[in-house]
Amino acid sequence: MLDINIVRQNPDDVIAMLHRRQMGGEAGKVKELLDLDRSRKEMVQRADDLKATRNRVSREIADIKRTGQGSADELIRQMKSVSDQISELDADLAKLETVMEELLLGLPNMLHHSVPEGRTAEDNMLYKGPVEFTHDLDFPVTNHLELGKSLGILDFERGAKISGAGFPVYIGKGARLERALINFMLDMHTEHHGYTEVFPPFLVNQESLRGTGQWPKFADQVYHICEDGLYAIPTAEVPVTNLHRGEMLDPAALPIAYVAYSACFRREAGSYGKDTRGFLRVHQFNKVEMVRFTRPEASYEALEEILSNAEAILRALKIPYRVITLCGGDISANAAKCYDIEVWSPAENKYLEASSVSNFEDYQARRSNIRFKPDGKSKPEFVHTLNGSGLATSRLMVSLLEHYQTADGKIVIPEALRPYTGFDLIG
RNA sequence: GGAGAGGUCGCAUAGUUGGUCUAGUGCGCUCGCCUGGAAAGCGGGUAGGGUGUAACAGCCCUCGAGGGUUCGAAUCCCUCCCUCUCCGCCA
Repeated sequence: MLDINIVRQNPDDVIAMLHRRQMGGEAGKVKELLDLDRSRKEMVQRADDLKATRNRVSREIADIKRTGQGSADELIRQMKSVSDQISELDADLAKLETVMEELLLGLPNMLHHSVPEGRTAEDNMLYKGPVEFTHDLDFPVTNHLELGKSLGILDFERGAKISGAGFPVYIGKGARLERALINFMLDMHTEHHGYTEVFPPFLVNQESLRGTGQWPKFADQVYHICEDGLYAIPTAEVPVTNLHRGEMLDPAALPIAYVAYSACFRREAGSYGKDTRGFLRVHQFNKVEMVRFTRPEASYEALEEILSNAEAILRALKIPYRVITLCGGDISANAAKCYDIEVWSPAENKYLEASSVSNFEDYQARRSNIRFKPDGKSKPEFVHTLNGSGLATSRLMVSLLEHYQTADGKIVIPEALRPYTGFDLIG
């Protein structure tokens, strides 16, 4: 959520941001918000004055009742009318504030000045790489689906039987490989990158979704357990960022860095027919997610660190990748700046997004009310929140299987992973 | 799932026949006095949001959350959330 003060003081900046995001059509919301804001102030003023009167006179009535001197009937009669006016004003005010809140929640985050201009994914800028590693693939490559099937380590058909399309099953060495990847990544981030491990709930309430910005905008992409009012998390970002929702953080504790494994659930409504093969788009996948809470002035340095933490995994596994900076038209509404890490798929002959590393600045912190007091006594400030996948195993698995395949259809396990798999070859 | 108890300003507590509660007290923290220095003692301060102001002040809201009754609610009523105890079921 944007600070209403930014809208008040720099409405033109907000409108410029909407244009950079290819959302110029939303510009009218800014003026609407300003108008509502003015009436709100005026109404608050009137309501507060009436409340002050009521409080003062109520004390007079109390005095009269206590001392038994005189009658309070006339005052009570007057206050009855005042109270009615207050109720009416408060009700109007509540309605108006709901509208303002919805408008404000609907506005995307301000963009960092370094975010490239552009309309679509075509306009994203290469930031790092491509980083290549030598693999001998001087034979016709097989795609991950066929490899998984022929080796008996992935079963999409049975997954479809027991749950539906897009729920892969890992079997035997495939299951072990998946677990090895997760453990390897968690160990790397906790032992070498300074993160504290968190194992979060996979079901959250609506307030948590709202806090990180998945609600209400992406409501249709989240699995909902109606009976209990719970939602399956689309990413560990949701429970982990919400760990500190509504808290005043100890400034000495900043920056806070968490890493969490979670299964991730996404309905992917409306995206059928696009990159749906095998692991390219699934409803449930595994991801290790890094989340940081920082002081505002430290967040862009932290963004680069998270990026390099994620890169370290790919470097250790020797998987080719590149990093791109998302342009204004492609970046998500919550983020002020975002890098995508893409891994190379030899069979698809293209890069696949395996990680998204974002700085939300105070956008999520304001929604979820996560603050700290800079020097212990001044006004509280919102922290900056960031996160980055490190990484999602589904796309990583695609790239790993395809890169490490042999001419006779086996998979060589990357050296760094062998302590975790306990074997060095599948097939 | 059933029965009961409870959620108060960092912590602990007072406050439940509605009105000196604009929430008292203790601890903690902090500032000052005192001291050669410290302890003790004494005195002051000790949340967040809104509005307002040049900045203060002032005013409004918040006693788990949200409604309701009332001129007036920490206090009465309703709904929900959470914690604890007991019972049942259970990985």
